[in-house]
Amino acid sequence: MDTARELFLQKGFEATSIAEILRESGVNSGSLYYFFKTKEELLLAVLDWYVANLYREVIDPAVAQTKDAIGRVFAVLDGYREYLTITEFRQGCPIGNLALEMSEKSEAVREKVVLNFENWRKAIRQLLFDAGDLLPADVDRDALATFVLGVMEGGVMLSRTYRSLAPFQASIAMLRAHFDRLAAEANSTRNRTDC
Amino acid sequence: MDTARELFLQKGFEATSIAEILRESGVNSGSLYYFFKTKEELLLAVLDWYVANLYREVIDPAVAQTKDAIGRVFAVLDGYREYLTITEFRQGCPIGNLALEMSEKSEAVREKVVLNFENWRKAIRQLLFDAGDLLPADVDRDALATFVLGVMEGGVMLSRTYRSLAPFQASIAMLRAHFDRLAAEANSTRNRTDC
DNA sequence: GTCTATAACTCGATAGAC
DNA sequence: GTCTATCGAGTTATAGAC
Repeated sequence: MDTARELFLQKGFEATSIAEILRESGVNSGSLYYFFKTKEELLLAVLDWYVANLYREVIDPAVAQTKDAIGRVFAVLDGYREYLTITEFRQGCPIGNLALEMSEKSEAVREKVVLNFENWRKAIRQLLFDAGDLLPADVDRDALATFVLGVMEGGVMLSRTYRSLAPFQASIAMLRAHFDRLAAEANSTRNRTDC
Repeated sequence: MDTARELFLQKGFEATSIAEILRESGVNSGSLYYFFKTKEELLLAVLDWYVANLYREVIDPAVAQTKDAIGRVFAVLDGYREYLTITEFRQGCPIGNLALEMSEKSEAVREKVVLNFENWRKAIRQLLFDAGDLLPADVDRDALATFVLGVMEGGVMLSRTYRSLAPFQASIAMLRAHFDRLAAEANSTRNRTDC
């Protein structure tokens, strides 16, 4: 399953053949099909793994970097920047690929992809709630978390296509500019109540 | 080629078989291969079509809707909202799908996808320049255009996966909030120089 | 639980008549 | 330029011995 996860990530689901998974992992056909009845079941197991490991792999390392809640959101995004860089833009978000490839083909896969996105989005939303009055009170944290996820996925898509960090960097810089303005607004409101 | 374009859009490149294109279009194998030496060449022709038809299909209708430059940007995005809705979230941006699916598999396709993104991005960038002092002078129009593209692609990806307009709407609403703040800042700067 | 061999099928692409 | 027939390779999945 680890081999399958890596190959699905590198090449997508359809483009990865069972034969290749068997060859890379040194497993034989009969053994794989003893545990996973179909190739799709193997993918579902991989998607479960991503849900189970989001915090360990993505959120916790970012949270450990800084005590600032907003800073933690950008630390998460910085993790993706780093990942794009070390893979030379060959790999991005493991879920985003599968989202567009598989949503129309398998309802079970689509639902597990939604589960992954919701998992990620809720983690970011929690950080945004943790930010408290560093953000204006009337800002919709839920929608903002969706926005952050969308900006990340869009930026990763563009940088993978361009084979350049520039689009991702530009997107994150604009997102940062937005958060700076939100923070400034929250700050001026706080000062006003201080008077 | 029209049939191929629709099928590639609906199901992706790999998932669309030549046999299906032939069946749907009523064309015979020999005829297709007389014009396109490979399936990939057929895709490249489709991608050329998208470059050639961006303005006619996407930009011009949005420009016709309003004289406000920023409004035109959001009219373009609204076109994608409408498209998501009428296809019941089954189809999004034709290029975004192919970007993630094909970037690793064919350098020629990747380059044509980049061409499509650049085409789109430049159109948006022009609108942002047209906005003149409705945006703060120090805002990087180029990066902002990339941001708009990324937000659109990310929002489309999420809405297709969730089978709901909500993520796209939330993303566009947050983007709108950002533009509103930029416009407010530009406005206060203009007023200051008026004094 | 794991092995090898292969069934059953679909794929992109081609040959050669017309 | 278009037709039909088909090649050869690759696909997922299974059968049946161990």
